[in-house]
Amino acid sequence: MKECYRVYAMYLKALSDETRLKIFDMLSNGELCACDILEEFNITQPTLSYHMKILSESGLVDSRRDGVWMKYSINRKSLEALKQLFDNIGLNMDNTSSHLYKGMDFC
Amino acid sequence: MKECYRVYAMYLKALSDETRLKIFDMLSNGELCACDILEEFNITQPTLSYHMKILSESGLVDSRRDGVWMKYSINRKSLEALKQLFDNIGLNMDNTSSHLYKGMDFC
DNA sequence: CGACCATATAGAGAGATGTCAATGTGTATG
DNA sequence: CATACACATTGACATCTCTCTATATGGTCG
Repeated sequence: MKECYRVYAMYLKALSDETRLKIFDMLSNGELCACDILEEFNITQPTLSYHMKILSESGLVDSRRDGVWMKYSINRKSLEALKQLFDNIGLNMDNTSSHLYKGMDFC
Repeated sequence: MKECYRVYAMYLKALSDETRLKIFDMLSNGELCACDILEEFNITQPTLSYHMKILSESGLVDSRRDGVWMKYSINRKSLEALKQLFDNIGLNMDNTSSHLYKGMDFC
């Protein structure tokens, strides 16, 4: 666990919006273009673009151009990091080991 | 996976603040009173109370009175639900199975 | 090149969020 | 009861967030 709380908080903030959480889940089934995602929601295209920017800049989602389309996909490393965050919190509960927050003063 | 995105988004919003994420991690080592938590942060007592209310009302954290003190602890069920959320997203990626968002129209 | 399509950006506005100082509430204790 | 302690609530404020309309950008195709 080398990361700081700040990065995890950023991930969680990116997913704390219901629309973005749904998008993240949709992407778990594979790459999608913005137009595909837009069809699932009652939001305007600029609003979707705003959400995709937040997901991309957080590092949770990767993006690439494919001609006219922007293709989005989940960044596996960040998903793994999120899993580990909650797994480690669970471990603390079972083992009564040291807190994550100790030894993180450099953050 | 019977829960709705709205509940998960609420959990994640509660943890999307760096202070609250640290508190949640601190609680993974066992029950703490507000005064113990307050010592770890440079915030006022009302601000901590505000954060604890958000964590409690989200269902992530349980609270009980012990004389003058309020004791806080992690709600294990909600932690398990969070773990499953990300585990299932990971499964989708591997199995190319159905999306979580399908069949959730009742939400 | 010109028209068109998909997406991004800018600007504005309503509402949510995080923080504090001041004050209220509830519990123990002399 | 009076005091003190731990915590909650209120009200105010600055900032952030989400959404839209309008407009810009960038790639494709006739």
